[in-house]
Amino acid sequence: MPKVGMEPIRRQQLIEATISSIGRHGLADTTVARIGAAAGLSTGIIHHYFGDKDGLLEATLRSLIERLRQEVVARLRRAETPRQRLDAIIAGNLAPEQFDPDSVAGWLALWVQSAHDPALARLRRVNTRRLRSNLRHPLRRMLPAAEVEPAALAVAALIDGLWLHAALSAGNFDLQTAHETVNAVVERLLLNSPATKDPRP
Amino acid sequence: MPKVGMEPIRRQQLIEATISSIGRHGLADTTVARIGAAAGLSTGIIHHYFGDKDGLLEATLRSLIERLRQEVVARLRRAETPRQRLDAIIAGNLAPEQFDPDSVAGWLALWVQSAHDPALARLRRVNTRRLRSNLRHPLRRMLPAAEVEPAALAVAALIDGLWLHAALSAGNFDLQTAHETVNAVVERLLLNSPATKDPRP
Amino acid sequence: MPKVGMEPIRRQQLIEATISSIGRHGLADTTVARIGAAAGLSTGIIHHYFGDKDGLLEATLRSLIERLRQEVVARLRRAETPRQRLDAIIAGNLAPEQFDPDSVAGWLALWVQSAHDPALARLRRVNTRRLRSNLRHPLRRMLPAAEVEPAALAVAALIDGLWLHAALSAGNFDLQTAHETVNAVVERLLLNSPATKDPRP
Amino acid sequence: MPKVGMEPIRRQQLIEATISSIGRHGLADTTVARIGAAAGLSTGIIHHYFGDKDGLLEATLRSLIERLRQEVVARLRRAETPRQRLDAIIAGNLAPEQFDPDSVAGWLALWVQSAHDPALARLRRVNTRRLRSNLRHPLRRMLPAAEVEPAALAVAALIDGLWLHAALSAGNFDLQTAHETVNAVVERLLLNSPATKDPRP
DNA sequence: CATGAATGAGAGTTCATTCAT
DNA sequence: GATGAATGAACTCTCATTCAT
Repeated sequence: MPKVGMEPIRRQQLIEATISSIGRHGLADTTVARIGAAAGLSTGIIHHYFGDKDGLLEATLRSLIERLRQEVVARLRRAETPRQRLDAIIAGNLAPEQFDPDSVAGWLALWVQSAHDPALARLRRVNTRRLRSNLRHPLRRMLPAAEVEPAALAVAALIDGLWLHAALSAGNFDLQTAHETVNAVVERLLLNSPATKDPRP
Repeated sequence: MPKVGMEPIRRQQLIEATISSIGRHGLADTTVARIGAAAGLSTGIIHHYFGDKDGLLEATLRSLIERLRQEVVARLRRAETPRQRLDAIIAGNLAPEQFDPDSVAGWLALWVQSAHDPALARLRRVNTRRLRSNLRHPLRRMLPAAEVEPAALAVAALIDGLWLHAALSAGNFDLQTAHETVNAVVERLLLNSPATKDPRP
Repeated sequence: MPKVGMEPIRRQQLIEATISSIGRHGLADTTVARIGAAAGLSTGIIHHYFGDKDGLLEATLRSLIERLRQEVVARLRRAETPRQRLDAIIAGNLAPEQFDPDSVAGWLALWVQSAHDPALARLRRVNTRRLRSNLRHPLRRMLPAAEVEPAALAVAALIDGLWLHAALSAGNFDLQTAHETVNAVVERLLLNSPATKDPRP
Repeated sequence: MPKVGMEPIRRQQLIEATISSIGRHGLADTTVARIGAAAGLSTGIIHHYFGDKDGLLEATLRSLIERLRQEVVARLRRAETPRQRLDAIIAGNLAPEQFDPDSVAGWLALWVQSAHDPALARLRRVNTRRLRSNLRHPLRRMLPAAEVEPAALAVAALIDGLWLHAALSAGNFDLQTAHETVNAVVERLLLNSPATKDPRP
């Protein structure tokens, strides 16, 4: 019965089961037994593939981050002007896939947990830096140097904030409004600046 | 050691200890033993006053919500125009006391936990409704009817978002920038509207 | 507010509350808090009057035994012949007061507990000996010497057995049948013996 | 140490350890730690196999009842006449194996506990009904209809009563006398009835 | 005389982890 | 590769007991 090359399949199964369990029961009630059951596997296999529970949680957050990165990268590839690149980053972060309830619950729970877990904190820091860096790049070509950093912070905070809201409003969250709210801030930031060259009418 | 009339004092001590423990170790590692030790009391007394651990967590969230309410109410009392009332709500929610690291950690952890705990969910719902209702009141006098609800949502989301950001940036969070970010959105919303009567020059 | 001479009243209140609690919740769930509440008194007072919980349980068993003794003594006073004395003992042990549900539960729980508690065991032993001795006395005048001891044992066992049955049949227990069952054995024992002189027709 | 197919073995071990602990320390002082130690197993395994302590106690009573049933069934198989069937039931209930001190202590403790525990009460009720029904069957062929029910009750009560006595006399209990006491009642019941057809001379 | 605040040992239970199979 | 039996540490909660008032 043992098969070769099961590793990537099993790892993915277990990560999905973890996200699902966090979404359904919360991180506090996400036990290895529960994850195993959700994946249709035994508890022992988790330690075989991830060493311990923390390893699985870390891999889960890494997976969530990677999915987000893919969303942004795909959009950035199709962007040409700075304004389009800025939009690509915002749209990637607010992509519908990022707001699937289980994923949001997973993100949030692990995000909060990262405040007290070095391994998760490292992942979060890398992700935060990448978002900030991604935002600064187009903003540098649209705003005076002194305004770049605060603008990047504002947009990043807004995106994080909308996640929090989505996570806690249990589904009845309007992505359209979210998008417009971010755009309102962006427009305001760019309009105030003489360097702004909005590629959109 | 037993004394009379200790109940309010002990309850407060234990709530403070809970907030402190969540701030220091996270909710997952906040045990009744840890809370008791932080309060300089035994574990048994927690059950004496709060029934069980969940009762204490609920009382803790209730206490955090009450503090926030006080901040807002105090500022609302000094506000006269709708614009000032709107500012009072925003300023109350972004008051420095609300951004003390332990309190933010407590808020966030219990907020997230509320997704899977009915008692906490009830408290969160009441608080969310109050914030939204508080915001709608002055906005109704400054915006066309159709724009009131989206505006209230946007400002509420922004406030929640800035908390999340503060919670995870471990202290180096610029409250000034937060305030300005919210104001940028508010100004934008009001400027766009013909009904706006900003009492400030 | 302190009054003198409260001791016998308080002791009696607490013993009644103990019997009531054992009847309602069982010995395992009879806590000092529960007893105190049932008596309308605080937990501390129990230790004031009985030293500790075991002291109260011991006093409770002593009280139950004393009530039984009174029932028997009262009937023995009115008995004249050996056969009447034998009947008095049986009737006293099977008196309706002895089959009040709470009392039966108390008896049984403490009886069982006595197997592992020296203080209760002592009380039980004294009571068992008294019953056996009471029975032997009239039997000695009605049976040959060699048959006295086995007869006393049989009747004693039967009485104990009927208690057990009453304790577990939750009220729908026929005292009349119990009485007749014991009499059937007694009659048999006496009929078989040439020494029998039944004073009743 | 983990092995496959251990479930029935472990369950039996833990049930034996429970009976032994009740016999040695009483139900009140029978903790899962004590049971685990007596079985040479950890406390965790109890919850693995029985869910919780109550589950183990229920399984223990079920096991005691089953053993009794086996004793009776084995004897009934060898019985031919109604009188022999009646004897088989009595003898099965008074079999020496049923009077091993630990078993008697277990029976009694769980019997008493059943007054306040629905799961145990259910088991006790089933057992009581079976004994009563078993007794009625042969009695119907030996007594007039109206006497069957009282006779069944009397014999059942007597059997229960002798258990109680055995449980509390700490080993020095005369099984022979017990048997004769029951027989005395049975003989009396049958002799008094004109319908009696005792197949024995 | 009486209270009930406070303690802390010990109970049942959960759970990540290990490991023989 | 995969299982699940088994462990034991850590958790929440209960409770008899003490003691200042």
